[in-house]
Amino acid sequence: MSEDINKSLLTNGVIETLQVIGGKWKPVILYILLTEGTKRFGELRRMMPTITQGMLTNQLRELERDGMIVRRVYQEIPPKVEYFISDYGQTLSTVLGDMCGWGFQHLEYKKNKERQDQISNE
Amino acid sequence: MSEDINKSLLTNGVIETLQVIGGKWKPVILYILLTEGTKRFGELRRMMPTITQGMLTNQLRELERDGMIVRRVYQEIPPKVEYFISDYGQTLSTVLGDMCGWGFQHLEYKKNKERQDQISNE
DNA sequence: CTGGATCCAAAATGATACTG
DNA sequence: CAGTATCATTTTGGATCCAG
Repeated sequence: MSEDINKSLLTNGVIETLQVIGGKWKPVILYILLTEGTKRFGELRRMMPTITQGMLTNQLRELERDGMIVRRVYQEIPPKVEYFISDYGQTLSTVLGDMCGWGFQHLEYKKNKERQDQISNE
Repeated sequence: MSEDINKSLLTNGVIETLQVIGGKWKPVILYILLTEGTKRFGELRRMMPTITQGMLTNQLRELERDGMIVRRVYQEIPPKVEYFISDYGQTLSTVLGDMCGWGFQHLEYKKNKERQDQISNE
């Protein structure tokens, strides 16, 4: 056992998940599409004021390539493109929900620790 | 609603989690310590053949700073240092378990898709 | 044995200008 | 409107050498 931990299925599972939802913007995009449904490119951009167009395009393409979201193009002038979570992408909701929960608890934990550190410095 | 999605608690939760368990090696380290218990520095290094000493030290320090693992130093010559999951770090096991599960399913999904793609090319 | 310090390479992200 | 293309910057990871 444990002679080559990198080949462990469990470990690979976490890393695989990280490759799909990791990155600075993917969780945000997934969260928006999961909670608010279909969005157009411009809507997403306005909801993430600090992302650049290039990055948004990039992250959306990767999520689409991995099968998490669907890109629907309307052949119109001016162009119109919509994005929404695929059926398969819905399976992420549990994982993302758990990560949300843990992260939120952790933020509380950190706040409390800071407070205690301040008190012990007085 | 949704005027500044970055401030959303849910979104922040995922990102916070990613900051603690993200990175190329942290999931592996956490997995080892969660499943096999206490390990010495050298043991961890041998179990991750491709990690460098510097990176291992680095990742362990960050996990310690975030309160996920405990570093126990024995004042001996030669030095001996042990690492193990903290009580607080145990709370990660659910999240990591879910990520493992999803990632593993996803690997299967990808394998099946590849097979189908090959068939349709014949 | 553990791991600090330094330098270097690669990858992720960001800014800006341009296009059908 | 929804991108593409290019270049700059930042972050992350890796290699190597040194030390208690």
